[in-house]
Amino acid sequence: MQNVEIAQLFEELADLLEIQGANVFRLRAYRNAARSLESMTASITDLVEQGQSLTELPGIGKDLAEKLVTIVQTGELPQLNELRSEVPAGVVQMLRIPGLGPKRVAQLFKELNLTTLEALKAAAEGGEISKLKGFGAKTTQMILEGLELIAQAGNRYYLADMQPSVEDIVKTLGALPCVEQVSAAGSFRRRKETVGDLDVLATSTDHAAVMDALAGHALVEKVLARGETKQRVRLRSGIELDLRVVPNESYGAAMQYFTGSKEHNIVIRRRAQERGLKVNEYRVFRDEQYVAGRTEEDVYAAVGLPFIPPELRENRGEIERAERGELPKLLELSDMQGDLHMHTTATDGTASIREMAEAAKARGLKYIAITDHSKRVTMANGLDADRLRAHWREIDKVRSQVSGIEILCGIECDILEDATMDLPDDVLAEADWVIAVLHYGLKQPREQINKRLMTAIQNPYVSVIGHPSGRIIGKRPGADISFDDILKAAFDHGVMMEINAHRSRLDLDEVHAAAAKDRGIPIVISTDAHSVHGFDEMQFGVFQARRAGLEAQDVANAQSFEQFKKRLRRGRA
DNA sequence: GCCGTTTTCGGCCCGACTGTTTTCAGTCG
Repeated sequence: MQNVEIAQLFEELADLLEIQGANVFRLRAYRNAARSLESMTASITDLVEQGQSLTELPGIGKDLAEKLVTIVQTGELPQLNELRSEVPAGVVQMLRIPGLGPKRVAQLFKELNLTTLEALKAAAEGGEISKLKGFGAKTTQMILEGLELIAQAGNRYYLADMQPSVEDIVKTLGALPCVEQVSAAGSFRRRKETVGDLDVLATSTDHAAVMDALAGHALVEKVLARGETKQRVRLRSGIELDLRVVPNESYGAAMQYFTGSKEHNIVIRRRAQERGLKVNEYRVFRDEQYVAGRTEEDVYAAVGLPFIPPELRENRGEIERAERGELPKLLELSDMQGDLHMHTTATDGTASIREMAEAAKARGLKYIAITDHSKRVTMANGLDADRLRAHWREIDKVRSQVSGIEILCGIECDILEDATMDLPDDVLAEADWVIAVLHYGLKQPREQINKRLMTAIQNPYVSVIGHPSGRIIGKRPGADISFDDILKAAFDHGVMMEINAHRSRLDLDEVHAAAAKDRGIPIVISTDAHSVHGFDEMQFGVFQARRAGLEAQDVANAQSFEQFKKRLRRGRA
């Protein structure tokens, strides 16, 4: 079983216990443990099978260690099964409705015996819910709108899809004369792969004017709540946005507070307590005396830390590293010099080799690799050996036509379900750059997935593993991979690992990219562009790399072409 | 349920907003 699957069991357990009214700190323990499992690369299944002690892991004590062993050995957890029989799945789903929490969900379940979303809708429409103590007409309306929201969309959006809206709103508010500073905060500022809602922070002395401006913005569909300092709206895209307006001397404290993550902030505030300080969204203070708050740097300094980049604020060791003065100097978009994964009209791209080369050059890239699909990808008109060799001859021609950019003859070669490569070695040997990828059979058992990846890594002509897990965020889980084994082999054989920058892939994720860096494996960040506009995705790959704590020196295509060539396996390029 | 050189028991971050409450519980971030 994969770590994320086990983490989901703990999350479900926490949800069920929460509806039953369990101690909130017990719930937090389960959720912390789930986070802990998601942020480690070693497989829990492997650790259990090797008989290793699990209580060393953060957030895992004696009880949870035993539960993990049970899950690995039997594939299930008796406590969870029992809870599932007590609380129907439909009741847990009700938690996804904004405004409905565990207490009210439990009340709906116990007093009206509602066990499905359909029954909830019927009860709301029939007026039964508004008769419950603590419920009323507004709450009923909120439930109906929430059900609608769940029906039409998932609850999370790609960061990249939300970027234009956020930038537009920040720009509009920033243009108001009464606004001093304005910025996006929250998970958007931390550059998470997906965002559940958006946060914007502004400083002004005229709160009402700022809120009015947001309410009147063309992207805003509805104002959901409005108070003295906070306004919540829903955008036409369906996502909700929180606006906070604070005084200018609170800007840093508020930015720190609303950027999160929650887990990071809990530790920061605990550090404050230890120093006799308190931190809230307005300031750092001691006995009601203002200590800091104008800038984030001041807030961190007050708790004895340097500024921590938002991308790292997940309480995954960044606070300890900051304390030791070991924070990385994170990669910047401007560091990127090459792009090593892209398609042309030869397969499923929309631009020619020359158009891609010109577009890349116009963006300041110094080298690219043209990497169309291999034949297994019939849907994309994948290339067999003959067509590929002809394609490379075309690339040669473009090399002589376009100056100022190096163009590598590459291939995105499928690793077939039977653990062989889609093209023979003598063809791969002629390439400058070979990306090996899994496209099909992602649901195969772990042993077979490992065998396939090992085949590719041990092939002397493979340069890099592309989008290693094969996941599509929010739509398809990745293959079940023993990353510890794969990364070790990749290092031993000098094979690089890709962060695919496409907004729906971002694969490697930040946890495994960090693990690859720790092992000394060069990372490649590539756009997988299928058009000249596809190069715009590079920024999202860089965000992912920053969240992994990567520096320019960790990224092969953040080097000059000469430096990059030195990192290739001997005899290539 | 986890955690600990000040603690193995008693802590576990902090505040805004809404609705339905006659003073606050629930939810959210």
